[in-house]
Amino acid sequence: MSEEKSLNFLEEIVEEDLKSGKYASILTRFPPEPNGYLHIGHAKSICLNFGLAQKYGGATNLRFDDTNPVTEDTEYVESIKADIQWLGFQWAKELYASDYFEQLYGFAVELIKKGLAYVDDSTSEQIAAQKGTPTQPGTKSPYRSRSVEENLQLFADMRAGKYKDGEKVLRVKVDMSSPNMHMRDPIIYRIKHAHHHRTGDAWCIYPMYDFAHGQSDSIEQITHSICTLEFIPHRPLYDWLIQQLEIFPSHQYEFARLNLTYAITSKRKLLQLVTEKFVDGWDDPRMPTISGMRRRGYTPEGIREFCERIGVAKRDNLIDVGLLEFCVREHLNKEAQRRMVVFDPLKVVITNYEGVETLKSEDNPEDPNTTYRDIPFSKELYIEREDFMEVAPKKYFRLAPGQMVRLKSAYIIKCEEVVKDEAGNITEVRCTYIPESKSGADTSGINVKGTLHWVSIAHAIHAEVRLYDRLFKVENVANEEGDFKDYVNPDSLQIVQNAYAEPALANAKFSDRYQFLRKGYFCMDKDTSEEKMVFNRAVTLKDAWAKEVKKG
RNA sequence: UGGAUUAUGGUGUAACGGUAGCACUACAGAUUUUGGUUCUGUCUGUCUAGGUUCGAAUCCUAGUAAUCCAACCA
Repeated sequence: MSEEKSLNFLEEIVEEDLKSGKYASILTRFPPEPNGYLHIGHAKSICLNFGLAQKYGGATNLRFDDTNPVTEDTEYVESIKADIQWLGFQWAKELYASDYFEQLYGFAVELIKKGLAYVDDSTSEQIAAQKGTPTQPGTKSPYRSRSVEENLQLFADMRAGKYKDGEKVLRVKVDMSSPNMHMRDPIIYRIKHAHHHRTGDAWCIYPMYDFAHGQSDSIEQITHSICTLEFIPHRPLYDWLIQQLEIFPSHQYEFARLNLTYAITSKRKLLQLVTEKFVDGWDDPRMPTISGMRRRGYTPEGIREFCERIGVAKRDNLIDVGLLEFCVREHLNKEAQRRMVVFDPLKVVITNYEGVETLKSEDNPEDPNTTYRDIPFSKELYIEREDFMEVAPKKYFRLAPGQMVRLKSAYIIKCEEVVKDEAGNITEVRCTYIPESKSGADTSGINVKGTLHWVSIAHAIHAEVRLYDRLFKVENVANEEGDFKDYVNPDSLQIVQNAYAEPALANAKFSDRYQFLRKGYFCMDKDTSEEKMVFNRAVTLKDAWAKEVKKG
């Protein structure tokens, strides 16, 4: 009866594992390294890991992969937790790979005892040389045949701090001639005399990713350890270590990471944009970070819908940022309060109108139970400068000499006269209004094609409005030659210092979403102060006229 | 150049040997007091060449292309 939604390959695996009784319930994990802020690519992973567990009645752990003290920081831990919760997910346990340092050390000792790990005194250059190349097998380290006793002692000495950084490493004994480079005796422990954000100075040796991640999965009894494609070559090592240690067999599955047009999803590169001041910080509204998107006015619902729609598969992809914008609009259209704000004012004088009256306008026409707000109407108004043309093309149905338009929720007006200064600039448009055309009580029988937003000059309040465009000039940044920073869009931020808003906007709240009629979706920025309101444009409205103009 | 992974409209993603579907985009139209929303319709696709089969996007073989792998990063 119901249209069965097709499953992605991970859902198929989970359903099969549940059906076969391999697992009674599933446990996934989201494993960020706290060395940067989360971005839209992480959002995909979060939705996948938490979503899968949610769908199949399992749970998800948040585990910080904090095995490299020199790049990690609690600032990042806090931002990551905030971002996940803002997206609408809650982890079962908050865990840290560093919680397992003692246990991991024990695993390493066990491998040594089994003759499967050895302390290597080679330099990093020597080890790199021993690795060989993808087409040539590696060679064995001269330290590979040390006795178990000697290895045990040396490893204990490493932990005790008897050696300097880089002097020794612990390597696992796998296969130097494997076609898989990761199996050529990978390093599993290195010496770093560095302060760790959680363990402080308790350790001077730290496990490598390959020896921390899979073992942490196993300790937590993660059933489905989901990561991105570049970890495929690590899977044999992941399985090998679990097998040798005879611990809980977690399994790793890989999906294709998200790539977005006109954006980058590399923590390293995003960090560069921040430190080199191309943007204003990790939460700059132009950034594809979760905190940036939040500040810009994207909603969790919109982002989650996006992650749902892009799907999950194993082939490389480049997703049109337009889809993200579509999802954000779709949600905001239902949520946003409508307000009128003029960015680039043109004065309109209604010559046959006197006094002031209060009109009502719906807060949200999409809401069947919409509330209404008051809007003052008077003789002198501002409309958008681009909503008037002295010489109008055929399909232009905004204001022009002799032409009529409706002022939203108010009256139909007719342009009678254009006033210019000595330089020929239009300074004012003089109109008459049709008294019988009042919104909601229109008996004029006149039909106009255009409806404009407007504000009463005497009642207008002031606000700063920030308009954002894509951060990069090119669609596929990764495919371009040279430095990615050469492709940063210099016009990605446009500030309207003094926009004129209807008075109702004075009551704006940080939590509220707004649609500035015909302008886009906006939210209040944290830079708002007593003196100045600041709004960010999350996304524009679709603009059929702009498209028409572009076509010529 | 060894290994691994992937290949379906412009972009994503389904079809699990039996009618190539859905979404976004684009285009055309209807409705509209937002050139928004909503609604209707249209265009465009199985990497190539062989093979198996009554029947292949799907299975096999050989190509081709893209991505990843030689950090004491994750």
